Amino acid sequence: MAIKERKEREKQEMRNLIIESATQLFLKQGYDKTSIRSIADDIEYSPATIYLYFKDKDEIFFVIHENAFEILEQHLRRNDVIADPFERLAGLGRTYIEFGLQNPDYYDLMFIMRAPMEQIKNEEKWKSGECAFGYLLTTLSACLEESKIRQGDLYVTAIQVWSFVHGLVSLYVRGRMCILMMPDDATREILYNSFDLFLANLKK
Amino acid sequence: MAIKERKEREKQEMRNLIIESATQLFLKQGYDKTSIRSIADDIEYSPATIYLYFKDKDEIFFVIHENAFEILEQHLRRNDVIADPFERLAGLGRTYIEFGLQNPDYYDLMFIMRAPMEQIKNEEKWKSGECAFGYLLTTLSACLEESKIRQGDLYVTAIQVWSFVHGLVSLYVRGRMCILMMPDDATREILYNSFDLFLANLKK
DNA sequence: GCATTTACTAAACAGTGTTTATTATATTCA
DNA sequence: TGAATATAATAAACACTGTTTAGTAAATGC
Repeated sequence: MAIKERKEREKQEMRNLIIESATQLFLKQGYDKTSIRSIADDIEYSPATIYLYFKDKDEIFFVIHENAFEILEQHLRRNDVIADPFERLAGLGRTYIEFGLQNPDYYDLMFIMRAPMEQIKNEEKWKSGECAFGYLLTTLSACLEESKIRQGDLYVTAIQVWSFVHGLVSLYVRGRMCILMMPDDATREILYNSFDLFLANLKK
Repeated sequence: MAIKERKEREKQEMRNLIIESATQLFLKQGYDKTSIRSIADDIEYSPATIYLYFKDKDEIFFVIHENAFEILEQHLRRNDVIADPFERLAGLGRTYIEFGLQNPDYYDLMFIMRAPMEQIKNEEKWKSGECAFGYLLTTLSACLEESKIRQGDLYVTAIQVWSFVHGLVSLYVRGRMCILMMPDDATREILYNSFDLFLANLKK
């Protein structure tokens, strides 16, 4: 009965096809313009077919959201080679900001948009988020143990770091940094300077 | 020719009626469910009439966005009585966070959603945002002058403070704080503790 | 009192996410 | 192999959305 397995494989391939098309359209045109109909058009199937492979639009974008987390994690992992935990923390932060600035649509989906979080409510847990947050917790824990940063509750410190870098990136990607009335590259400069200052204040 | 003035007054009254209805629906049901048709239904006019008073949906929500800034400013102004600039800064931050937590929909419109910012592109300047940011700049300037906080560039420091409090609030209102796996009030506790720690690190 | 401007709306347009009933194909079993 | 069943795909519809157009009724100007 290899037919069942082939069918399962074909089903997965179709899911991949849909996700690949949706991802491409999403990165090119954004969330709103990536309609079920436009995906169907792209893969040359009818819109109704997509609903045989995904419950709704949210489920499609939840998968894209998870793929984006895998990409971020690949970037973050490059800091594993840094021995000093404080420098590793600095690396993680800069990597996070850089990822956000260079992949604003992915960042949006991961940390700003409501759509993928609706899916989490059903799944109870935000696995992707917890994994990335885990990196931060581990690094901060090492920093505290080696007294590289000011003493304080681990979770409070973690939220502090995350909130700060998220604030920088999200104000930027959602157009609020226009308040500085500076060209784009100067605004980015301020972003990184601001992060450096933050690190300096955190250091022991 | 008092007729012209009456007409102008009536036009403004109609605009107010639309904004009041839209605001009420927005705070009750959120942005997406506040459709032009639902507003029209509420004020007992046809949907097309709304377009005689507003260019599009964005323009309506831009006005609501501006009204929200006025409310925030009223809250922020209560800190004017605090003489010590550092304590005033602390007050401003806490007021900002509190406003965000208690008015998540307004906060969304002011600092997260793209809709009202489309309007700013046409108007060139984000007046509401600049006004609120001005409060922060003035207070920080006083802090620096009296050496209440670590020395540093005014704008870099301002972005640092704003990004941090925005990060806290926006991660919360967009459901990412679920990562802490804590009840809502405990999460809020962490938020405020995190802000206190931030202030302590900033203090000279 | 008549012409003109203003205020309003019904209906349509072009989209959206999603569901249902139907058809064509593939698989199973006698 | 041939009939019965299960699967895959779709056309069409449903209930929405923001927005525009053409036409009507009332208020205003002369």
